[in-house]
Amino acid sequence: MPRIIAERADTLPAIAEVFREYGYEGASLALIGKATGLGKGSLYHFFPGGKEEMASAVLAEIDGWFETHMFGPLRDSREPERAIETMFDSVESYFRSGRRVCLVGVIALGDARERFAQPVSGYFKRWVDALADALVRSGRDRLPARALAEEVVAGIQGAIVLARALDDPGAFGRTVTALRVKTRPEPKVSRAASRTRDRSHTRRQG
Amino acid sequence: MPRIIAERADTLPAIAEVFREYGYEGASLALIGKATGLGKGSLYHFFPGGKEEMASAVLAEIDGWFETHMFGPLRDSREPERAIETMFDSVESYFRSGRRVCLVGVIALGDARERFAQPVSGYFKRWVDALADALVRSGRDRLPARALAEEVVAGIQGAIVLARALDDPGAFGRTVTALRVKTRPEPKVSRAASRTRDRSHTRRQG
DNA sequence: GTCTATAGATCGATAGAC
DNA sequence: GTCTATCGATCTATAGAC
Repeated sequence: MPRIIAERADTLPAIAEVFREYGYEGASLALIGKATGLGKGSLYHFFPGGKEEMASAVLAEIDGWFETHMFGPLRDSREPERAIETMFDSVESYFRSGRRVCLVGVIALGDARERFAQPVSGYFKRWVDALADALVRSGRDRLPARALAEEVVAGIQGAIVLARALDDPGAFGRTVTALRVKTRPEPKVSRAASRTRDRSHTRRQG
Repeated sequence: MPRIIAERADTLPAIAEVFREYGYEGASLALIGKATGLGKGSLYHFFPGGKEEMASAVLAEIDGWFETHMFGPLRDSREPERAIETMFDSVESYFRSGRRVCLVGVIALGDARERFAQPVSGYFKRWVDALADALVRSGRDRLPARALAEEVVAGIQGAIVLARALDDPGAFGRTVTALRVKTRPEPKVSRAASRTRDRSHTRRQG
């Protein structure tokens, strides 16, 4: 299986897949070499820091992808509700119905967590913040927006675990759909609804 | 640090912690030996099948603990709502606010997943089934009960990921509390509420 | 730049003394 | 039962030829 590797960045997708499949510890240079089609010499030429630098580069690329395709739109979009829907679309396609794991989550669970604490926490913090931001701009109060954002991000991570554990991609889709529905503007009325400002899309019930 | 190891079962808690902390691949026999206070000779005396048998034994013990303390009560309790509350209490103390990871979830995400596919899927399947059962007996319709059960189990797994990633145990507590509230009988008035009471619980086999 | 060869450490697992 | 010694394999990383 020949591969065209012209520069360092071209190796990252293949390396990322190895880390996803085997975890940080389990991803050996032999596996990475096979996936990229490069020998150790070439790998150390691109990544003098060895495996740790490879993982850092992969995490940075993943972070950049999410920043561009999800976090940014969530923060900046004039249509926050649409950005949220797009986020769920991206989540479903990116994680391939739970068949593809979240490398950041995998590292968070493993013993390499402390080594990559900053990129890992930054990724999840910005995800939660950006989603909470969009929820606030779509009319929710600050506190429940943050709570819901945490719940959604956690739920997505858990959906991956569950889908892989059950070997049932449907479990991913069902859970994510439930989360998606929950972020939509609710017609439901709560005790705090009486003091809400002007939420034109909320209507009373009962 | 001396340890009293009289029989095989006494080693399991220490071994489980090593697997939790380092994952299946990362848990070396040297680490397991240090944690148990036993040499490799003793470990192979207790576990002739080596590391794989150690992991199987640990998974079986974890499964047994959850079966006894959570799944069983969820299925059998005369007070399903109370069993659900107890489940959340057990979850919060067992996972220590997300500081302790779920070994079954960790294995589900890693490359050892296929090797332990049966115990891993069985654990999560029985958790979802038992919780759905309790939700049905507490008055919910079958389909939404299953959906909610999946969402709760996934949410707990995700809460562990998020809490560890953010290094914020509070994130675990907040998310789990939100899930707990969601499983309580809702005072909310829905269209189906009037006809749920007389619903037949009998179902066909298979 | 990319390769092979290899160092030095550690891996899982085994053998045998006691 | 528990230990030490040790095997062969594999690990990350480096060195040097080309």
